[in-house]
Amino acid sequence: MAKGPKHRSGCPVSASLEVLGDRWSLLIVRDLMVRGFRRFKEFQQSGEGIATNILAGRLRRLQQAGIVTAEVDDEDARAVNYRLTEKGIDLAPALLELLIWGSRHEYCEAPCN
Amino acid sequence: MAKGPKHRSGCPVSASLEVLGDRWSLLIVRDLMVRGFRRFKEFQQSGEGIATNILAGRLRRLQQAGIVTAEVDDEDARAVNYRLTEKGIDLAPALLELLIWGSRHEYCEAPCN
DNA sequence: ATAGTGACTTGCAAAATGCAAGTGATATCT
DNA sequence: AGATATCACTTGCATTTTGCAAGTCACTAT
Repeated sequence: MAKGPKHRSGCPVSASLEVLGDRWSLLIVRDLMVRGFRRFKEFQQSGEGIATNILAGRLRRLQQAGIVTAEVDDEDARAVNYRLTEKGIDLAPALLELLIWGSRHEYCEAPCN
Repeated sequence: MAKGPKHRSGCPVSASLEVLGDRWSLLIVRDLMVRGFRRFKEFQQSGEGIATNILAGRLRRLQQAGIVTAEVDDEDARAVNYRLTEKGIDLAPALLELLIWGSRHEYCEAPCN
């Protein structure tokens, strides 16, 4: 089998965006990280308005990327617990910087500073 | 006219992703910031493979968001010079953190540390 | 005057997204 | 035990976005 290049370009930023560069992935990571979400339904009802098929797809892609794990719950065999891996937790600084930027420049209820 | 909410959710991360949450926008900012790109054609030929219609759309959206400015060149009336605003420059930390994360976890030519 | 060049726009096929409804495997209630 | 509810999805379909090739238009160079 021919082995294609692993990434579209040699830049780590580009490599990051291949998996995280969309409207939802980083919001899912944020909810796992700061809001403590574990369940499918929590994301679904989080108010951001993600469709269930998209949510399922993103959770799967994040798993494949090694950012998230999914385990069946001990006490309820229907339920799945999603968690961040180390790799996922390592997104904290990037998420924080996006938060800071958004706070300063985008999300201004009151007049911007 | 009815005034809708300014943002889809009250979270600054979400607000940031409304304009930056796609495959290309942050790469354009990166190229303006670290590679010093100024011209349409430079982005087009940068090797990432962005289509010209998408590039035009992203540059327009980044302008509308106040992240980028576009000015006709002094010496060549055909040419447009794109530049980052302060707001755009303020994305440096977020970009850097994505770079760090990508370097550590995604872009590993050699075995990962 | 003619031939480029830079920055787009247009047309169209393919892929991704959004929405509503449905499915299947548990779990809970009566 | 049987009916009902819950959780985590999947499916079908319309809409939107993306990607690719080609074309346009203003301006510049020869």
